Amino acid sequence: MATARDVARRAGVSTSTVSHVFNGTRGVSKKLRDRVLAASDELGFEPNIVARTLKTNQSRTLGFVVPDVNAFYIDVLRGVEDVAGAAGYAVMFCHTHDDPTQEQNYLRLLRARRADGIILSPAGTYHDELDRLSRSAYPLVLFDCSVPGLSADLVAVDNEPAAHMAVAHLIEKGHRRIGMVSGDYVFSSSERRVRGYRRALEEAGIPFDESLVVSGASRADLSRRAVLELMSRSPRPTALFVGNNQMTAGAMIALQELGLAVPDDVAYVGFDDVDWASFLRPQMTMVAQPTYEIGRTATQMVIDRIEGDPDRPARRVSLEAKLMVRESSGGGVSLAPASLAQTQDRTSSRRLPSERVVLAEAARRPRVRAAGPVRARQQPM
Amino acid sequence: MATARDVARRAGVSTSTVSHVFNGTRGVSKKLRDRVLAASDELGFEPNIVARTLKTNQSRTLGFVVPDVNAFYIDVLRGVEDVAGAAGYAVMFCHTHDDPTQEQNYLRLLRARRADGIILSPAGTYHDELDRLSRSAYPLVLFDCSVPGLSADLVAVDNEPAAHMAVAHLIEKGHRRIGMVSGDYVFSSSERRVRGYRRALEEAGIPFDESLVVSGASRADLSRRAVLELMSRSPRPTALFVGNNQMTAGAMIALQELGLAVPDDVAYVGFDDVDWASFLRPQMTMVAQPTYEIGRTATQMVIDRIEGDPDRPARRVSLEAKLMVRESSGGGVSLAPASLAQTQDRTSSRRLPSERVVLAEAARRPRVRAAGPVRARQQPM
DNA sequence: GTGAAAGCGCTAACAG
DNA sequence: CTGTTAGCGCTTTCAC
Repeated sequence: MATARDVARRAGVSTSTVSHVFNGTRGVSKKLRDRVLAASDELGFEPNIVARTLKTNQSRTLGFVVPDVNAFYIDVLRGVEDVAGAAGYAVMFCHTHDDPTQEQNYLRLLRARRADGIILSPAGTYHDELDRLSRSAYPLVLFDCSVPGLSADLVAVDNEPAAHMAVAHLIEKGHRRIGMVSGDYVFSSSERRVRGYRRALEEAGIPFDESLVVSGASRADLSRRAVLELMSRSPRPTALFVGNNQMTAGAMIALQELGLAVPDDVAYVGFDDVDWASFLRPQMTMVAQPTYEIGRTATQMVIDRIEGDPDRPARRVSLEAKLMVRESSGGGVSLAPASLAQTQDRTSSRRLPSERVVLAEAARRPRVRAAGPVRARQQPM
Repeated sequence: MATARDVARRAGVSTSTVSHVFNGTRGVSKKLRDRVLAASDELGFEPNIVARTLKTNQSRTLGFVVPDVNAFYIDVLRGVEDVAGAAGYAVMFCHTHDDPTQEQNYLRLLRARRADGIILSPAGTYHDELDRLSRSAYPLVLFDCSVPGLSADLVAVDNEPAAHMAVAHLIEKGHRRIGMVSGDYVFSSSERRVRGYRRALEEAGIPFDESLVVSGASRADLSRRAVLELMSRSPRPTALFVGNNQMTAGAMIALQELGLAVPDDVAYVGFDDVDWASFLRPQMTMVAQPTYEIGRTATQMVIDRIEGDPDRPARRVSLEAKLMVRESSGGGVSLAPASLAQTQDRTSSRRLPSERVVLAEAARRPRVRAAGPVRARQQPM
């Protein structure tokens, strides 16, 4: 492939002129600029980013690392790409398949390739590579949930109030025996959601019954078992709050196996909208996260860190979730058939059919609060 | 970050010894090797891949570019990562959101960053960047479908027989009026599928009725409209063959709107298994592609090209699809509740509930046939 | 407004 | 078995 030197020779100029033409880093006479452009065209020249990175020590690349691929992360990715693209960064997408070892590999790979910053939805716990990143003040922004022991920027939905809102909704519908399927406690988000569940019960004067919460069920197959278990309690719960979208899949199957109708036999509220939610009947009441906004915010934060002070104390941005009330909680307005515009929808959260937003809109100006490392450690989201 | 020189100084050796220790490219005495390793540990040294890439002109990185993210591509990605990882390549995942311009951007980005090769599911038509890639004999392997005018390695399901198999199945079930929703003709795969549909009809002596095929509907919302249209024909089709997984979503909604029951009012066969297929009732009869195998094969091919002769004529590998007969075509065995193992399933194609495989197993040894550029152009898959 | 030249951190002859 | 050294292709001082 042609190099800047080839172009320079052909245009009869120095390599530095070629460089300046392509980067606009200093004035170049129109005559020379035209000659350079012509020569570069003829040669099919494309500046070698690898060499540039070596020289400038910045790759204009961001790593985006997620444990899994589903609608939630894809929507977040959209926000990431939009902000990154506008700021001249390319995005390297890495998918760890829920494997912390893979996560380490990808983080190392990104660091070795001199990605300028990393946006990460952690697969679980703290590990060496995270330690190294944090120690070297590598621009790193977490989203979705925090990692205990790690002080880093974070953008996430405030899970406690989100869960509270969901459970309060069920209580309002008259339910008093509400089962909860929770994700694995390695995720700080799971714990926060259980906490919101508890608070909603307490506020309604309903005693907390430990046997109605099954945790450690982040995967679909485990959540199926969790629901089978919950539904064997007597008296049987009349409502179910299920902690994430993967788990909704398993939960639905369990209910079908048991022959329980939603919402007549059990009311249902899930977490995270999923693309197939619209095809389920009844339509699902769900806590929806402002996915696109999460992506935008996280990217802005990582760029701030790259281009600003890398030693600034960690920030935490919390965004609000919305409760999309539909049929499965017995509270929805049953409307026209599901909307189909999802795949095109580039606005904040995915558009949803027959929805009635219960809580406030997702904050447009996310509340930002500073938090020192210690505080961050004590208040997982 | 520490460099090889820092390590060398600290260990009292030359940089070349450091390099050889890390690459195993020549013998190093145990004494020196230990000193190097110790020094590198103390300094937290990580070889700078950017510099290495500049020097060696190979990045050990592969680009994986897809138009969309869904279960199909994620499964393919698994195969890609496994083979690439085993061969020491990292994978850079790029998602073009169905936008050919984005595709160009990503291809350029990959080339500028010196990815060693690219695995691409094209978003549509030929464009400049593809031209440049092909002209410079850049290692490129297409999968899923070909691009007219572009001669490149290709691995794809043989779409014509796959569609034929699906439609023949419906005919066998007694249907004679079968509607088809086809993807956009910019995809060679769409055209091949329609061809298979026609052949199945012809073989059964059923006249081809143009009004029963609606094309250009690769997106969910368009396929909904397509189904509404098809179902307004009189007499109404008694069966439907729908050309890809995105379209199944829209089709299901249309049928629900019309209040038509599957398979009693309309029999249904879709293309591509999707993760939410198991939650639909009735369970869907689908043409399933050997996704994992497609990923493995494509990656092997691109690595062959990188490490072998870049000017070898283009090869085309075709893999066989399977027909998973379930309830929606009225032909299934209704079995136990849907399997939940999908997300863990790392074997060839995703495990499927209540399935009866109709055609032969996906070929274990993919048939490879050489094809010169001209022939490749004339025989899109 | 332009060019010469010194590296960025690594690898790989080449020389010992 | 080990060290010296010349680049890979670019950016960026420095000098004109």
